[in-house]
Amino acid sequence: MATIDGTPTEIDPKYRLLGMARKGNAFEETVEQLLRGIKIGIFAPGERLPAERELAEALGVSRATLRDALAELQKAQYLTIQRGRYGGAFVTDTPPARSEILGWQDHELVEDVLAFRSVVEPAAAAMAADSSLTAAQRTSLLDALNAVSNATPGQYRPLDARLHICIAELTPSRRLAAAVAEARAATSDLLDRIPFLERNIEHSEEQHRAIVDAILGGNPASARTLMEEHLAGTTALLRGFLAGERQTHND
Amino acid sequence: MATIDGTPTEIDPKYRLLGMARKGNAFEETVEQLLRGIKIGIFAPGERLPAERELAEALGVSRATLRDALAELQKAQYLTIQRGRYGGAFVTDTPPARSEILGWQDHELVEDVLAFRSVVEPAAAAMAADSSLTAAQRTSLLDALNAVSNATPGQYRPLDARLHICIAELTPSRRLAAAVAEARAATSDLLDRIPFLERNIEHSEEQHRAIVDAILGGNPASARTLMEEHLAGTTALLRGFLAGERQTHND
DNA sequence: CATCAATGGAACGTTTTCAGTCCATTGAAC
DNA sequence: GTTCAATGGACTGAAAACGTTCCATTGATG
Repeated sequence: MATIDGTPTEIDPKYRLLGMARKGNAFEETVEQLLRGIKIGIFAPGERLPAERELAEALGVSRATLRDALAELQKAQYLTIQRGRYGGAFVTDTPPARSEILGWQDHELVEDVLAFRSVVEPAAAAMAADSSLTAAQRTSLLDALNAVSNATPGQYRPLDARLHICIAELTPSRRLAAAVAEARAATSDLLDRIPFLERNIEHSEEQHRAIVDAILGGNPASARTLMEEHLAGTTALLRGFLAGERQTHND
Repeated sequence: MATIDGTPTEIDPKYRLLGMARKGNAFEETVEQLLRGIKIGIFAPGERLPAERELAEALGVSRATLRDALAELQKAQYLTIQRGRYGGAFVTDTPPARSEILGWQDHELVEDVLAFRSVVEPAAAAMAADSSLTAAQRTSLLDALNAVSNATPGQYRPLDARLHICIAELTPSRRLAAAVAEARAATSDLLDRIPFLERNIEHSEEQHRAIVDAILGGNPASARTLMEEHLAGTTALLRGFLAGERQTHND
């Protein structure tokens, strides 16, 4: 961007890690956050979002701006909004899928996400297994497991993400949980861009159950290993698609 | 916050992972980012910041807002600003230290940061050692090592952070690098809040050199182990101070 | 059927932020 | 010592975002 007449105003890669203080206007950022919340399963399919006044405060944004964002998501059919008491914004049961196709030039991005996942997710599983859990934590974990078990194909991805994030939240580190959420969101974005059908849901189901057992049983080592194996499936899927694309491409 | 008359407007912890779309106004966020950049060593002691026009664009903020932030940091003696060509904003050689003391009630925060560090930093070191590095990457790594070796005590922390982040940037995952930067910033914040003098700099120096050797030598396993041992020092320091505090406290 | 509390909907004046423009200062290069 | 290009400094009008207030709608409750 901002390339004027052959005079590239490129940002020094040295300052990339500084991160933007503002990634866009308040409206765009709010849409982004909400969308992320939906994809990650923080707002599960069919669930009601918090009231506008609360949500606006939670997002650090004015209600007017939030309302614009909500309207946008309604227009895009991610939400349906109902008025009156007991009304609110509800997550669509089967949200629209993006059709943007993953190209070979995204190789870097894919490797980024896969590497990041492979670091934070197994570590989170192991750390969760190493923690002493409260009864509430155990039930929330099992609830998340059941939810993803009973999910329809259209609802699977966010509920899957929710389970993984739930595991990370059993950890004494909020930052680690946030990192897993980030990894999940990024993975979901990649998966959205692959034309393949979701397969192996039954297999994932077994793996999920094994991971949860290891965590509840307090077995960090096997929780880590099981999580690594669980991730391997998606890793192969993404790498495989990318490799296939690369062959097709002529430069 | 926002507790009115016994009616707590607490945010449901369930929505914490959503993260705020806006953490404050543009001015505040800009000050925060710049401060972070200084503490992390992205802007090393004595170094010149990018020109206002560039920096503003990099931060996604208007030049006016950026200038307000810079003026604030100058007032707080983090920066000195000079006009004219070859002028600019320079990082103070010995920035002011915060005096806020770390108390026993921050136990959660400390465990959060320590756990997060212990996950991302050794993983980054191992992954860096596993990568095939370009000549430029090798020299930048050695440069960072030399810089921290020659640092005065006042400049040590940011240059230390810079080395660790440099290691993480050898990794194929930008997200992992960002995570290490986050961990480093959080650690630095904690360290700012304990009254102990920095000790063991010589010992750290040896460890740094060993880690860099392992990375350049392509030995992931020992890079990971060495990094874990390196982190252990600070971990003990922070935990130890916290334990000492707890005994002193009467509730 | 009437009430009512919780919610979304809409309008308004204020503050913040932005983009653009021009000025002021400095030190290197010649 | 003159020139000049890169930089910080300052101003202005427009746009965005905010905080607040009041209105409209709904369905559970009695």
